[in-house]
Amino acid sequence: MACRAKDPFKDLWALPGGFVGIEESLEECANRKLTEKTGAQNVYLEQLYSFGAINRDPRERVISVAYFSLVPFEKLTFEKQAATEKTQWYAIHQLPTLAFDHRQIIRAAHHRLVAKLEYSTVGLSLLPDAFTLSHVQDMYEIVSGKARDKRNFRKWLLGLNVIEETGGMQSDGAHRPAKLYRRKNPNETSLFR
Amino acid sequence: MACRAKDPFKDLWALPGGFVGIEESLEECANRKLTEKTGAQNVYLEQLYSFGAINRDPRERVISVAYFSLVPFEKLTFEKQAATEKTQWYAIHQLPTLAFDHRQIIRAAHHRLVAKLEYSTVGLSLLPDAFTLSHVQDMYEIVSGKARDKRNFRKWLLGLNVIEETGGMQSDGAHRPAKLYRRKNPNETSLFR
DNA sequence: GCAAAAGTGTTACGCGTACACCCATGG
DNA sequence: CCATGGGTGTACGCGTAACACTTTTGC
Repeated sequence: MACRAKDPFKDLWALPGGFVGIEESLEECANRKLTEKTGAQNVYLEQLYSFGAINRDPRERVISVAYFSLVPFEKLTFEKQAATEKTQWYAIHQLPTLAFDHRQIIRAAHHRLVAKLEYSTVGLSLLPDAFTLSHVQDMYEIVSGKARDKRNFRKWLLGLNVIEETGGMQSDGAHRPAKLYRRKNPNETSLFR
Repeated sequence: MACRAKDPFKDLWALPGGFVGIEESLEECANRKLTEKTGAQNVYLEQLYSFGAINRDPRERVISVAYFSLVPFEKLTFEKQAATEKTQWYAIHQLPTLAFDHRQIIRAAHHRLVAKLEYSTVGLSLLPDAFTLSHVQDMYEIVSGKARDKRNFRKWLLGLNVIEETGGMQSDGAHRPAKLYRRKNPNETSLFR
């Protein structure tokens, strides 16, 4: 989220965005904007939807082709911009009042992501290079808002044959260390079904 | 398909389309264009994808927000335009060479529709007000290119609870007449799962 | 009577779901 | 030793998939 410095919607938070250059594709533009704002590169990026209601920008007619990205937390370097532009992250269920129709856009993205968790493994793009099975389950539960059975979740996830053990372990705190896993093909979109 | 009278892609077939008016939403524009070309009204319409490659139109930069519609054959009155504009229908697997990136657009629409048949009942929008169970199965098999078991298909379809018998029968040819059905809520998008 | 499509049930298998206890570690 | 999260197997039920014969009609 970036805080708007000017009207309309001054001081409200808005999704990062911008105008498509004449010599870049929609996807290139989305990638460029993403990198400018967050530093993230080579991450999952998907076109979400195009929003074209007549008065969605009170100043003039604007049609927005929305994209969403799945970025591991580690790849974010948003501290850079913190000084110049006010940029901040919000949890999906603690959104402030947003500018334009950006709340609707976020709802659509969230909805899409929840659906995709069920039939694809793109969700793994949200995790770092090495992760524990509990990390994966936590991510699924947080995104979908739905608790899952640990044994069933692991059986399902391992059965997909898309992750493998790194051999490493992660110790954090007063409990048994967890095996670390990695994606077998980090660059595959890996749909299944 | 409309045949292009001018370059670029003169004499090739192209999807109907046009520019969004300043005072209409994307969906209104798609609906307007659809009605102009086919006469269809009040039909299922869904945004497909936005295509924005840099050189997809060799003349100038054009970004297209593609929509697709599901129209029962009976609602088409494309004879009207046949005189003025050359308009024609093609089967999905017998497409001629197309202008621009329109083949890619059709592939995307077909792919989306095949997927939707699995988890929604929008496909029924392609059928007339009254139809037989065999009509439904034929439509599913034609769209998805996949044969289905008659008993399983009927069990599944009737179990969805979205169609009901009209009471009428259809006799056509030297065989047992078939019961006619209709959608219970023709205007519901009726997702399930 | 014969060709052509309509209509109709049962069985088997696989997958998803429910469920509880021991293990390894840090403090 | 205790608190904390990691790790593991089985049984049941439901839904999907496989499968073949009778019925009604027009000619």
